[in-house]
Amino acid sequence: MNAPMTLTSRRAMTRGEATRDRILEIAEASVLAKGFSNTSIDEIIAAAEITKSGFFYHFRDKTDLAKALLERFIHDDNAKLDAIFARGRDLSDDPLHAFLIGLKLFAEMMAELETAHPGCMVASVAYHDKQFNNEVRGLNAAAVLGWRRRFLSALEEIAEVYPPRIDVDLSHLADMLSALADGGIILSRVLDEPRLLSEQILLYRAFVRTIFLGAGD
Amino acid sequence: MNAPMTLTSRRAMTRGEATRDRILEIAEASVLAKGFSNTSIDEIIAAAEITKSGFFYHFRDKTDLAKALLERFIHDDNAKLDAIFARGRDLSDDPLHAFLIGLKLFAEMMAELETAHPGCMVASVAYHDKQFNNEVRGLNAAAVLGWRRRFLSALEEIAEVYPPRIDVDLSHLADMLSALADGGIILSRVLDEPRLLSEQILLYRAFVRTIFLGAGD
DNA sequence: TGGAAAACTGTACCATTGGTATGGTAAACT
DNA sequence: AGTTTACCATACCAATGGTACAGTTTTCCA
Repeated sequence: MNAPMTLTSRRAMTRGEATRDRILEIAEASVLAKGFSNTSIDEIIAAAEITKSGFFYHFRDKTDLAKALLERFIHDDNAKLDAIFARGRDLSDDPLHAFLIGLKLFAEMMAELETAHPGCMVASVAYHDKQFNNEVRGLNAAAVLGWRRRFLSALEEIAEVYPPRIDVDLSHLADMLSALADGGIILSRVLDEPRLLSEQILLYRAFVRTIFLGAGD
Repeated sequence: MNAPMTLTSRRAMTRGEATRDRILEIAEASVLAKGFSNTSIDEIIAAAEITKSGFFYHFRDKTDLAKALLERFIHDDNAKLDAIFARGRDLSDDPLHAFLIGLKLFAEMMAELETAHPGCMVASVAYHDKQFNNEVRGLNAAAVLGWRRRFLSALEEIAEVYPPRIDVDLSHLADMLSALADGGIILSRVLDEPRLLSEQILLYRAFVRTIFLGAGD
């Protein structure tokens, strides 16, 4: 596949890469604050101190920018989730408790972001839908399927050790976390209650706990 | 307050009301299919067979249209939820079982809409955010608070009869259904899995059941 | 039945936005 | 030194949201 390209890569950024990165940074902030269609190219190029020609040198069109933003977001998101659940496994050898710790860390992370936490880019794109080409929608779907796979494998590992006390489909249970995260962000925004999201994650945690440990303990 | 205005109101529609309604119907279909910013006024007036002046006679601007769409959606949504949970109470005197029946009917309704079910208008608006004025955002928040109140009162009624087996905050549990509905719609859309939403509702149902009945039964 | 209010039409115009075209130039690599 | 990379400058275009304003038809009501 591709050569590994980490954030700590030795090679310095070329001028072009630096500019492209600056555009993405500016665009991301604006998209998360105001939404994609409310972020104009003129605004971006003014902030990045380049011309329109410069912008279109880096991106074919606005959809291409959306694609790049989404790729960036998914990459960062995966890195964060990796770190969180790896930390969980660090702190406990038991798959259930490792997952429960991961969920708690996840909830804490969401709480820390407080107001104006980055609305989930995936949801933002999902609601524009037809505006974006299949490539972008495919990326989006791949990201969601990645979450499903990630959470499902954790849940399956748990189920081997702790036979579920109630009959639930584990892949639905995996999707539930994604759904709660996206839905929780929406409710947080609409109600201006930043803590709502982490409360929902913790409620999910209680559900998982009950499924594998029962209501008693 | 206002005089009661039901769908079965005797008074015939005036010409103006009929036109306004036609505009809203056309706009709603387009917004649910393509998103708000992707629905042009030109497109709407062509379908409604009126002129631009005609459109702006009924709506101050596009945001005013969004507000009207949201009001309409919230009204219809409340009517549907009322019907579903009333039916649940019809079929069982027990508050828990009435709620569980309501949830099942809710899931069935969501499943019937199959592909291209109406994406939640509230979420659609939430992701445009800054684009809309405070009035619209207030409406949005009121709708969500309405759901919370509705589900919370049902849950409290249940908790009086069935002491919860696990310690959960009931208002968080009420919000969970809203979050799952919105999040489920997003996942359904992104993955093109129309059944996902109703599966999530049923999973929520299993959670509620476990909280009040325990894992045993 | 006539006059006022409601519900439009028609035309013209404007700013913003996404996007294209084209030709030129400075910086970086080789 | 020459090529490629990374832009700038200018001009232009169509779609879209919106305004202005004068005129016309429909409807209602006294």
